[in-house]
Amino acid sequence: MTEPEWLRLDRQICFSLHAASRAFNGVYRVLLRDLGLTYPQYLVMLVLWEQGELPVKKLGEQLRLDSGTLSPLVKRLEAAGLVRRERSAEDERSVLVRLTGEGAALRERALEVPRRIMSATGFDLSEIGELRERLDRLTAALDEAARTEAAR
Amino acid sequence: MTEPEWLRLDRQICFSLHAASRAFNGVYRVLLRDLGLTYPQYLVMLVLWEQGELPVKKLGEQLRLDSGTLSPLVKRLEAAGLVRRERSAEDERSVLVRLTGEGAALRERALEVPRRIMSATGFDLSEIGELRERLDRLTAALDEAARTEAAR
DNA sequence: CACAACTAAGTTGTGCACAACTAAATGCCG
DNA sequence: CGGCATTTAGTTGTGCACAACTTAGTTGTG
Repeated sequence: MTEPEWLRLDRQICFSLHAASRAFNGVYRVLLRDLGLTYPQYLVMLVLWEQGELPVKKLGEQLRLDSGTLSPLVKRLEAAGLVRRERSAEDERSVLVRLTGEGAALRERALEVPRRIMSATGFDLSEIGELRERLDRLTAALDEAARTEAAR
Repeated sequence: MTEPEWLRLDRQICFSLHAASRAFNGVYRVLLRDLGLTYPQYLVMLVLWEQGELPVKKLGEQLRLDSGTLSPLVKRLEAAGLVRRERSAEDERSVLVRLTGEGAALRERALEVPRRIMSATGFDLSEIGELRERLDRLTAALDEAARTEAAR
């Protein structure tokens, strides 16, 4: 393979992933508009609906987001009345994020979102699972590469 | 499948794609630091290296980005001395983006990027191709869904 | 020809991602 | 016990994505 072909291939790969990510984001944006949530805010709410009260740190671990992203995002959720933030009593460095009644109630309205997304993809369950598996493998490999690369 | 399971599944799918996209971005960020480019700037340069002078409109079509994103991005590339922008003579609404000598020369240094990315993924050519095919199919379906959804 | 509809680029404002940094609380070790 | 490293949030600054809007140029139609 010649070098220009590598560049062309790279363009195709980067672009595909970049475009898929933004297309996904776009569909969620439309569906979530009614709920008053952005896509990253929805991700945070999904974690909270599933696991209840969590410190910002744990949220960040699960979503691979740092405090620079989460702090303002959670503040916006608080301003929207969906969560409350309070310093942990045991460890005062930690801030616990917990759902308000309103935040918990929003879950009911969110229940239809996944099914509509699934139908938007046109994929069936097994295809979704396969794609997910591949993406996770990719992410793990890339994270590893970024670590070793950064260390050089 | 019960409704909470749908939410949990949704969390997994969203998260996988979101994380993969950011992981990819992260690896490129590291590799592109030496070239002084961000990932979206690299995408623009790839298109220009391949196709030469283009109006902003065409760039946007190929990268699915609008002028709100491209205008400042291209200005930053111009400030970095990699491209020049000039009004088209035939159609004065249009702005042509063309590589400078420096911008064209940067291509040489970019040639090693794709191979390093490929090795970072740990995927071989056929796996990459398969993933790309699946992502493109997903993107097309999602774009279509967003369009019909938005029209409601 | 005149003027309305359309098109290309740019601007503004909001939110996310991330690097680099700060502040405060905690933990550990000599 | 005292002081220093570590941990947790938060802040600041840069850049991208996108919606909504503006401006200027072009096109089509009566």
